[in-house]
Amino acid sequence: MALHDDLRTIALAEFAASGYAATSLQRIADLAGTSKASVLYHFASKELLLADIVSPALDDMERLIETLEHAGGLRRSDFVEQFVDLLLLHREVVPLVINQGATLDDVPVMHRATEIMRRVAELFRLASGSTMEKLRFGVAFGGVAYTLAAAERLGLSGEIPIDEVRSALLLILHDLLVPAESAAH
Amino acid sequence: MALHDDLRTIALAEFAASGYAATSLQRIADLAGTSKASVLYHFASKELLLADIVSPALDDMERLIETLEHAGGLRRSDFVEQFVDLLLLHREVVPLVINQGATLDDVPVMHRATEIMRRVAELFRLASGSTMEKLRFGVAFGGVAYTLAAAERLGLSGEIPIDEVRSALLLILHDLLVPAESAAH
DNA sequence: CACGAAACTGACCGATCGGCCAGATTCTGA
DNA sequence: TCAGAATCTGGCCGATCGGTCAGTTTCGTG
Repeated sequence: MALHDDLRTIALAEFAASGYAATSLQRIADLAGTSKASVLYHFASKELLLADIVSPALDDMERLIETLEHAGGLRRSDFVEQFVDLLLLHREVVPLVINQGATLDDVPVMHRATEIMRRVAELFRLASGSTMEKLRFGVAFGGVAYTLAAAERLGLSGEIPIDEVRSALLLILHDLLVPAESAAH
Repeated sequence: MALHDDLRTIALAEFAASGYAATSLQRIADLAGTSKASVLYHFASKELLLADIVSPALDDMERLIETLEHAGGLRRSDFVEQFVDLLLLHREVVPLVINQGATLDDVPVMHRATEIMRRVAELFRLASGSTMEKLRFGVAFGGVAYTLAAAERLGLSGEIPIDEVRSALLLILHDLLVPAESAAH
């Protein structure tokens, strides 16, 4: 069971860093100190390995969405806080979905990810919103995802404590999303 | 010369939509109604095709950065406006660099793109900024780039006139970036 | 018309990919 | 102890990739 988890961890890191297509099963096997055939013993295929990695995050996100959909009126500020917590909890998976979702939408699990993001957008009733509102949504969530993904690559990260990141992201998202709820801008 | 430009256009669209690695020269050739060997006649290699597509945008961006670096004091509001205009001008290239830059940093032209983004970050003196300021920068530019890239995929786009996008993005970026310049938050 | 340059093509190459399989090895519990 | 399940491996397969090359067709121009 140890190797099984190691493979998940290693594959996630490699998929996020180098891309799904560019990461071969052989490389994952090498990093884990095993053979390619062994990887395919634990995960029936490369796509199922990806699904195994991404699905838990999608499950959590779907659960949050459904809770809010059945809660009648949606308070954006509530959603934002829980949403940020989920993003931080699965912060390694987020860039994988964001950056490579479009490329991999023929892979079922990534198609599901795209569908979930669409539902988040609908939750904010963005289809009927103004251009300004649509763009605020895009900048907010795209921006958060990108920041989680690429800040380190640009040398902007250092070792920022995660609580600090959390509160800063909450402020930024709140500024971008919540004002549009009540106040006419 | 017509085919040469067609190949650039087709390849850009495919690279952005499906990813560089996932787009084969054969597919580009098919879409252009020619042969793979013909593509490699016009562009010596797949990497050079990518470079040919991305370089003009990088040149423009580098020119803007150098102008501002030699201008002494930087006024963020000036930079933001010119920056947004460049992003919109090259709006097909932006998602290519943003979404696949990390994956392809072994390709010289993409490494150059990453370097340019790092210089933009330095222009904003983000290395010495607070966590809040760093994250604002990440959210702002990542968000804009992601919005240009993926808004359509999530069905948020419709046919928004580009002037409207421009002014909305300017407002959002201004809110995110410029206040930090003078006012202590 | 002629001739060199430019444009184009089909066939082929080595490398790498995901996946399969027969068999070897290790683990586990009656 | 030992049989069966779980785990692991090397070798192989077909497909596809980027790239090369010899040779053909098309084009521009004197």
